Amino acid sequence: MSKLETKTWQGVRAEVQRRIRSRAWKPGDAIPFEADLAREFGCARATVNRALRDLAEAGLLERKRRSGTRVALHPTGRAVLDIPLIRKEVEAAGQAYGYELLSKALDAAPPHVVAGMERSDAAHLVHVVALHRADERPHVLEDRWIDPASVPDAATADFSTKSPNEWLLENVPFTRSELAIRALPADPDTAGSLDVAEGTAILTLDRATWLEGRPVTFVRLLHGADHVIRSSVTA
Amino acid sequence: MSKLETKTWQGVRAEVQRRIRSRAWKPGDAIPFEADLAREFGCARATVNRALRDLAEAGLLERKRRSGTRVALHPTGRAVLDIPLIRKEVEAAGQAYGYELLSKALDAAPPHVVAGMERSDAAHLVHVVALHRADERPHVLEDRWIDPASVPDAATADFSTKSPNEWLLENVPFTRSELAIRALPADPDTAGSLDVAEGTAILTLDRATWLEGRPVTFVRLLHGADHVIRSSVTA
DNA sequence: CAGTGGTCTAGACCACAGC
DNA sequence: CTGTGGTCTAGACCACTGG
Repeated sequence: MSKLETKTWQGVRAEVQRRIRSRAWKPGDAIPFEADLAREFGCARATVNRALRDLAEAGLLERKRRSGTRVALHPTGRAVLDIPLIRKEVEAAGQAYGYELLSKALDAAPPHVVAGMERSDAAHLVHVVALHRADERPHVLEDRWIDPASVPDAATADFSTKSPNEWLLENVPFTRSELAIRALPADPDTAGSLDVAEGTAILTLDRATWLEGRPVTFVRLLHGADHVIRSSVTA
Repeated sequence: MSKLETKTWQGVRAEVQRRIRSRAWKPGDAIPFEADLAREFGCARATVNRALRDLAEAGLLERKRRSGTRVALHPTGRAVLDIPLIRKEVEAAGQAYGYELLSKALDAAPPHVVAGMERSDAAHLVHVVALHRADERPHVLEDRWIDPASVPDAATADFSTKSPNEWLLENVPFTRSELAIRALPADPDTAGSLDVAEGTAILTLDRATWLEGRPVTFVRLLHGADHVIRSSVTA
C-alpha cells in the first residue's frame, strides 16, 4: 500500500473518498467516528474533521450530531456556476466585446418583474435595455429593472458606455440573490435585437438581488443562439 | 455598538462582510493580516482564518501568500445548482412521480454524444430513453448513453422500473463530471414524448461523467414546458 | 443524560511568493 | 531571506440529539 500522506486533511479526504468509491463503505453505511479515524490515521481529530466536513459539503457524506457520519445514499450532484461580468466572459473567450445602450426610461414593472423581485406593488422602476456583443455579433440582451428607492443614483447614472451589469456590481452591494434559468421563445423585439428568427429557443437567466430585504434590481439576460452555460465538477 | 460575538468564526465573517458592504474596506483594498484581526477581535488566528477562507471561497476576498488578503474587485457571483435525483425533485415539489422506459438498445453514438463524452471513436453504447412524469404529465425526457466497457452491468440491467438516472447514481461512482445547459427547439420525437408542439423551446441539460479518465455515461435531460432551474445565494 | 460532531485555543512548522 | 497564509496538534468546551 502506498498510503501517501494521511496526515494532511487532503490526504485523509482522498483516502475516505477511495473507500467510498471502492464500496468498502457503502451508501447508507455509517463510517467510523472522527476520533477513531484520527487514531487510525495517526493525526489530530481536527484534521479528520476538516476532511469529512469538506466531503459533506460536496454531498458525499451526511453528518449528524450524536448519530455520526454516513455515506450519502444519493450523492446529490452539485454544480457551481460562475456568474462573471458579461464583458469578462466575452473577453475570456478571446472575443471582442461590444456594448450598446438601447433604451433607458422609467417604466411600470411588468408581472414577471414584480414576481421576480417579490414585490407586492407594481411601482415604476428604472428600465434599461442594452445589448452586449461578441465579435460584432449580438451575444446577450440585458433587460434590467432597478428600484430607484434602493438605488437613487440609478436614475442619473450614465449607462451609455458602461453597462448596468458592470455599474451595479461595482457600486451596489447586495445580501441575497435568486437565479432562475429558463428556455423561452424569442418574442419579436428580442428576435430583432439578437438577430435570430422569432420563436427561436432562447436561454434565459433571471437574476434578482436584494439588500437587507429591500429589492435592488431584476435582470433578464436573453442569450443569443447556441449559447451554452458550462460547469465542471471534479469530485 | 452591538458587536455580538466576534469569537465565533461566523461572527468574524459577518463583521468582515459588514465592513466590505459598508465600503470601509473597498474593492481592491488590502485588509489587515490574520494575526492583526485576531488581536482586534480577541480570538485565535485559526478562527479568523476560517472566516476569511469562507469569504474567499464565496468570491468576496482574494488571498495570496506573502501579499495578504484583498477585497475582490468584482464579487464574482457564484450560483450553486443542486442536481438531485429526478424522482426526488418531483416528490419534493409535492407531485406524484411516474416513470416509463421507452427504449433500450445498443446504438451507435451520435456526434453530440461522442463530443460530450470526449471520445475519439463513435463506438456502440447502451442507449436508454425514458420518460419521467410529474402528476401524470411528462416532466423530463431522459436520453442516456452508457459505455458498456466502463459499466458492464448496464447491458443486463433492468431499467423498466428504476430509471438509469437512479441506478447509475447508486451503482457507479465517478471522479469527474461536466454539465452544459442549453435551450433547444423540440424535435418531432421529443415533442411527441413531452406532449408539446414541435419547435418549442426546451431547457436541456447535458451531463457527462468519467471514472478515472474513462467515460461512463452521457445523458441529455429534455425538460417539459415552463421548466425552471432555480438557485439562491445568500451572500 | 451521554455521545458525537462543531468549534475555539495557543502554539508550531511549512510553503510559497515578493523583496 | 522574510513575511503571510495554510495547515497540524493536543486539548478543551459546547450544542444538539437520540436513547
